Amino acid sequence: MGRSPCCEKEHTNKGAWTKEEDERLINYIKIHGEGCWRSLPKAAGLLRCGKSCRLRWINYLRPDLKRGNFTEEEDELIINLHSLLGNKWSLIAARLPGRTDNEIKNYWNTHIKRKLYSRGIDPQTHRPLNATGITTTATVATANNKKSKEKNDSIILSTNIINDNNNNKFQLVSELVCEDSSNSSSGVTIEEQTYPLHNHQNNHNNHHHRQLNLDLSIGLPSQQNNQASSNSMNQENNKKLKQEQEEAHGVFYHHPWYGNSDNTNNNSKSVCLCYGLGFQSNNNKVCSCKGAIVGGTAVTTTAADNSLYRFYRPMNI
DNA sequence: AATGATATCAACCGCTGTGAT
DNA sequence: AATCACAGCGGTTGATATCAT
Repeated sequence: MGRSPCCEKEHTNKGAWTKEEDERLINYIKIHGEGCWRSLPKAAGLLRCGKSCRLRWINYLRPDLKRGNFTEEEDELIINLHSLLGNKWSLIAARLPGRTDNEIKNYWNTHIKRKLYSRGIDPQTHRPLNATGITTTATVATANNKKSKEKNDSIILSTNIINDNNNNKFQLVSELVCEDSSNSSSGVTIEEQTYPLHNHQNNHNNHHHRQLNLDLSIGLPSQQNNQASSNSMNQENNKKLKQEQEEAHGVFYHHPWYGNSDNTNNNSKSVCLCYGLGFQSNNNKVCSCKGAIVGGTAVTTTAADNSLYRFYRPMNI
């Protein structure tokens, strides 16, 4: 039953890699390519487990790695991507050519956190630190969401709160305004506006606006070589980023490309709240945004424009 | 120069989703 | 269908480097 073990742990080396081990790994991958990490150590004559080989290659030996300090542009891009994706380092790294998730994670913890604090911004929430006076914490026990059951989450008091049909509360975290250029060749610009906690209409001092120009800074790894000369990011990439945002945060926004068959009001756009709450496993039904129906869990809101995306975070007050 | 404090980052650990058996 | 290893990920650790006294 099952597979045989990948390696005998008592016969593997640990700790820092020697120059000879590095050379063996590089030579092997040059000839045979990446992958099949399970069998690689033995085939390459290394007394390491496959996991260790993979990590060494990806984080240190890969020839396409960019060495040296992060640039100011990379800093800002990481900050912007983190505000959208959270601690999804692999997703962030995929948009920084030559940088690894481990490297970005380390850099975040050692440099960027401090940088944001010095700017008066909370690195986790990307909100002004002086707003923490009205935040509090409590245990979140959201239905069928294993992780949420066990961890503490922030509750942020805000005027931008919606309820679903089960009286679960959601706070508006941010809005994405997508200037979709499907009718032109000028590219797509995403403007993110994060609201302050109090009065987001009047308090400009507490605002932090960010213009994230995806044309210049974000692209799929396969497109990295073309980024410098590219003036536009296609819609597929934009959709992919939004999908990743949803998966990363478990946050919810309406899908202009999905629609909602339950909606009787044609002017309304659905906001799917099922995914992050785990309702789909609770009901044994698939969420409407995946193509089927969920009873009584979707919350709708109106949006004047298909290109407006509202991000909500689950609350439990 | 010596020592302790702090910063850095490569490597490990443990978890999860997926797929092989 | 059940079991278990693999691949990949994020969090953490600890060795080393750098800085301050």
